[in-house]
Amino acid sequence: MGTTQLESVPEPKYWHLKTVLTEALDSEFSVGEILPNERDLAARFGVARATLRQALEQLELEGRLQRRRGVGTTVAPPRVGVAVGTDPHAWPGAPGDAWRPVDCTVALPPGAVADLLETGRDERVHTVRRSRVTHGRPVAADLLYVPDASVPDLSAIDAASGAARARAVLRELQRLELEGQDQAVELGSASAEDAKELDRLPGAPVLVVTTRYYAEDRTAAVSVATYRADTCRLTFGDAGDVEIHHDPERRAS
Amino acid sequence: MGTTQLESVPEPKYWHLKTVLTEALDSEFSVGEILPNERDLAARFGVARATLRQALEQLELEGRLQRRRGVGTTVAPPRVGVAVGTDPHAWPGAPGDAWRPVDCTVALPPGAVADLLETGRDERVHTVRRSRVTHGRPVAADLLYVPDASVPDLSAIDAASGAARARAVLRELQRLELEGQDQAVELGSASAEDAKELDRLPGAPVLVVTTRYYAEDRTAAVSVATYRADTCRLTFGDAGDVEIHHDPERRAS
DNA sequence: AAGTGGTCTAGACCACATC
DNA sequence: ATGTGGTCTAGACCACTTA
Repeated sequence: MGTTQLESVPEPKYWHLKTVLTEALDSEFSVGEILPNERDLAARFGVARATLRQALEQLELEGRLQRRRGVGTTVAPPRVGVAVGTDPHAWPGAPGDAWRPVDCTVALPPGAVADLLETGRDERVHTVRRSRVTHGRPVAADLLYVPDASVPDLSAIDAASGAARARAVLRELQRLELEGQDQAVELGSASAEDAKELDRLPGAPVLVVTTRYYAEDRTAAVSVATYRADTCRLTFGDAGDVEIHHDPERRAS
Repeated sequence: MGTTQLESVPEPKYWHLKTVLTEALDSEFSVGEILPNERDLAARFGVARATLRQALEQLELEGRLQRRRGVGTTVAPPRVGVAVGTDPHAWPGAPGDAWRPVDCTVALPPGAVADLLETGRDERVHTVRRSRVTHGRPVAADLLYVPDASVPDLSAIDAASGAARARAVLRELQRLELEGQDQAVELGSASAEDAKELDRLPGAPVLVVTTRYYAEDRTAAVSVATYRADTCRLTFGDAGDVEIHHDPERRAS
C-alpha cells in the first residue's frame, strides 16, 4: 500500500489546524494583518466552520490572534509585559502607580473578599473601581475593597463622589503604615462589567490578581484586578519591559 | 401583555446556563459529586448539547468543574494555592524546593528562550525536565534551560543520565552566585507533552511561569513552568496556603 | 446593505474508562 | 458492552461594524 505511516494516534483536526495556522502566522503574516474570514478559511482547509473556530479560539487564547465581531480576525501583537508586583511596600494609589481611579461606592463585597478582610459577610465596604491602561489600550480593571476600619477620617470621603471620592479613599488608606502584601494569580473569565471595561466579550479569559494589603496586624484592604489574558504577560520583579518574540525565523538546522 | 420586561439585551443561552449552574454548584452540590451526563443535562435545560458544553467549558476554566472522558463531570475542589515566588535568592533545586527532577537532555531551546539566554538560536543547552506534585496531584511541568557557560564542571554531568544527570546539572548550577531572578506569568495551552505530564488533554489552559535566573551579570538559566490553570492559584509572597472559598452560603439579606 | 464573528441546533461518530 | 466526554458536520440565525 501507499500509506507510509499508520496514524496510530489520530490527531484531532482542530489541533492539526492550529499547528498549521501557527506556522503560517510565524512565516507569512505580520502583526495587524487581517486573515480571511472564517467561512473562507474553513472552506480552504476543508473543515466545518465550527472546527476552524476551535482552532482560532485556541490561537486567540494564546495571544496570537485577535477577533472582533463585525470586523474580522487580525494577527495580534506580542503580549505586553505588565509590571504587577513591583513595590511590596507601596499602597495602591501611591505616586507613580499605573492605576486611574474611576469611582467609588459602598457595597457588599464578594464572600471570598469578606473572608480575606475578616469583615462579616453582610458588612459593606468602600469599593474603589480603578482602570489600568498601557500603550493606550485598557489592560486591566480593578476593584479595591476597603473596610471602614482602614480609613481614619470618613468625613473627607463622604464629602466627595465619583473619581474624587475614589482618590479620597486612597489618600486616607495611605495614612496607615503598610506592613506587607501578598498576591495570587489565577485564571478567570470576565464578568459582563469587566468585559465592557476591557473591551472584550463577557466570559473572555482573564488573569485575576488578588492582592492583600496588611496594616495594623490585619488585612487592611484587598484588591482584585482582572487583566486581559490574551494581551498581557504579568511580570514580577524588575524585568518589566523585556519583549518575548514568537520565532520569526524558525529555520531548524 | 403578560411580559413584564422586554429583554433588550438578550443574554446568550450558554451564559445564562452558566449562571444557573454556578448557583446550583454553590447550593446543591458538594465537592467530588458527579453531575448528570451532558446529554441529560442538555435535555433538562432544553438546549443542544453543544450549548450546554459551552457553559461547562467555562465552568471548567474557572475551576468549578472537572471533566474526564469516559468518566463524567464532577464538582472540583477549590483551587490549591501554589507558592511560586517565595525565595528570590535560591537556585532551582535548592534544598526544600517543590520540584522533582525527572531527566535531562541536551537540546535546542525554543527561540524565545534562546533570546533570553543570549545564546545563539542554534546553540543547544542542557534541558532539565522537572515535575511538581501537590497533595498527590501533578500540578506543574517544567523545563529548565541551562547553557554550558553556567555549569563549571561538565564532566560530572556527562557521567550520569536520567534523573541523576538532572540532579548533577542543578548541583553544578548552584555553584554560581545567584544575583537575582524575575518572573512572568501568562496564559498558554498545554503541549501534547505537558498535557500527558499534567493528566490533561492537549490544549488545556495552563499558566506559564517564565523565570530568569541572573548570575555573573547575565541570564544564567531560564525556567519555563506550566501550571494547570484549572486547579492552581499561583501565590507570590507569603500567603501560600490561604484557602479561597466559593460562597457556600450566599444568603443576601 | 453587506460582511464579519458569535450563538445555536440536531444530529453523527470516536476515544476512553468501566463493568 | 455500555456509558461518558471529545470531535465534527452542515446548516441557521443573530449582533455588530462598516460603508
